[in-house]
Amino acid sequence: MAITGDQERLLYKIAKAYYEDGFTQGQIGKRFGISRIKVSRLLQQARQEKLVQITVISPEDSHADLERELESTYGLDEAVVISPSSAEKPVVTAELGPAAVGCLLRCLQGDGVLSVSWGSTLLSVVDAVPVKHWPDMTVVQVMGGLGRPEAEVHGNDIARRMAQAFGARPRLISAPGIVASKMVRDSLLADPQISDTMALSAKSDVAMVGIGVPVPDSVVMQAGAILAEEVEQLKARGAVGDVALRFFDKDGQPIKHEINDRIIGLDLDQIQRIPRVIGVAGGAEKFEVIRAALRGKFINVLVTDDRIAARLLEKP
Amino acid sequence: MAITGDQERLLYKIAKAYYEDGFTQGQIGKRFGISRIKVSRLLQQARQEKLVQITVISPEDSHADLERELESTYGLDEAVVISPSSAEKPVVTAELGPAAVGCLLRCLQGDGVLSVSWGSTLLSVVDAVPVKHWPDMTVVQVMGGLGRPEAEVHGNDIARRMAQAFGARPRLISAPGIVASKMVRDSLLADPQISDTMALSAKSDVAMVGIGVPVPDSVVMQAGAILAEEVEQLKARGAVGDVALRFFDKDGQPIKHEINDRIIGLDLDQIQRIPRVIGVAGGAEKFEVIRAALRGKFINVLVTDDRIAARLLEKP
DNA sequence: AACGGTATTGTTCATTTGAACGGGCGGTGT
DNA sequence: ACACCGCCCGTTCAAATGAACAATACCGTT
Repeated sequence: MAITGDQERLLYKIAKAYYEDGFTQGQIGKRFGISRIKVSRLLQQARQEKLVQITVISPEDSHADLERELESTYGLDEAVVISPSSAEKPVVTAELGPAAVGCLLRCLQGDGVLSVSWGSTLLSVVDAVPVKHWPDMTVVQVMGGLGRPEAEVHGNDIARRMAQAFGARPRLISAPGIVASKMVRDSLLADPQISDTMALSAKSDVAMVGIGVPVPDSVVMQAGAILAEEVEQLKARGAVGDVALRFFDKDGQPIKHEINDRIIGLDLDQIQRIPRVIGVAGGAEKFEVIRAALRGKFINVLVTDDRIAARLLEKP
Repeated sequence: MAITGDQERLLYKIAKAYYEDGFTQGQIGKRFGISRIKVSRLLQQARQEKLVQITVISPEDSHADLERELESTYGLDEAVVISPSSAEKPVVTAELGPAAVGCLLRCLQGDGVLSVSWGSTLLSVVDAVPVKHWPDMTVVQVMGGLGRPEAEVHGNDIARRMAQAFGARPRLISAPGIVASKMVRDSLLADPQISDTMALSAKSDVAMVGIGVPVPDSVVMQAGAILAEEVEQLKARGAVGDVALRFFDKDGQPIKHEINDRIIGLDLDQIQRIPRVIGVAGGAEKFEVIRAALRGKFINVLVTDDRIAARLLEKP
């Protein structure tokens, strides 16, 4: 049905009164002698007919639209895209940190439980955290420490330093992330200290995780936590990378491997149940893992660089 | 405080999600990990900072903006401006009719009480009323009939025809609008038939009135209802015209004159108390009266032509 | 380091708004 | 002419929104 000139004028005046003059629909109805609900419907119509146009100005130098596309394509709660000042891996990693912290600060307001995993990217996140004093907050490890027993630093270290920066309580897992056998793991899990911490982690409000690729020079390998042989087995089964040491293939399907039974840390199901999982990763070599992690829906927030973002949107 | 680039990006994404994707503030808050109220405030900010622009497209060939200016300048509920196809008085009058009917139809929905006054302009309104069948509606005269006793047609006639067109109940005042003396009026008012009708008129939902100028050739004068002498007296006291035979000066101040005591019809106070008084008038010679009627706030809806509208806005 | 002022945050509550439902009107076809 | 169908309207109710208030944290100053 075409709108008559008379109708249109009414629509215009009502829309102006509502959107520009700030009258309520009820007031407008009284003024023009029509019911409130009719004003509501006329406004609907005016929007539908594009007589009312609502424009949101996009900020210049930002990837807001790219982010929105990522969000809708992969069903993310939020995507954050940065433009690294260089494509060098350390630079990219270092610049992801502050962006990730921005996300973190927005949803952590002085309390709650934050789980952190491990990785070189997370190191840069820790470095970017501003000093706070949030004694009601808890930072908990999402998995055991990594590295050889005698140098079991990083896993604990990141959580510890994160807690320190926030002025929060640290809850550390005093056990390695990977142990020699299922039996060892089971006996460690019998320790309430450890199992309670893991239970806490499973119920945390926010998790911040890195996304790893099994390359020979990665810190995980260097640390000797995983043997080259095991990596080959995982790759043979389609693994493209991991979140918190849980490997998955390019479609985000978890890989079955006996190593899973030797890990002290949340599994992918548990991670998915955390309300907000922030994944931080960038750099060309991580493209496939990141895409896989998105497909598997292991994270709801992605912090990455613009090249990855562009590639993630290349083909449906 | 300047908005940082980070803030701005968040504002953008929230505004997009709200205005374009139609998410509620609560949903957005959950997605981005902030409280609902904060989303509300950020949206406020975004509107304030003009990151969100709401544009209402003005219809082409219409006087919508002129009307809006009239509405705000004179505190009207509504102004309707038409472009007569010619400046000839009969043409202007004839074309005001349909516009006035448009207003009328919008707020009368099958029931209620409509008061009508009298005048050549109202005649054209009556002619424009589409046939309806609204038996719950009442059309009542706002004042007695006009014209010499033996040709007491118009006043009654307009109300009667209006009622007929609407398929409504007519409530006519079987008395002249102006009588010879206060005494006569008082005795007529003692008749419940008459006083009840006037009481009904005073409580009507909508009134439609013309706005008159005391020119020698006006129908009022021709009808002999008012003597030329009386018109001169009224003019001498500053009268610029009337609504329902109640005269006022150029500032909308009622004129005191003994004729007021001989009128059978609502006074200006009573008219002002009617929730919606639609004044219909156009043509150059009526400019001053119309402005006066607006100043006196005797009407809340004005239907007029574009020339008058423009002149009404000339100077503050 | 203590203080006060300012800004920002969340809570509560009233208002505003839109969705679902049911009734009535007008138009249409037989 | 009558019945049927679809559209439009208002009512009711739940959801969404914004305002007022109080508490808290953060800032600069003394």
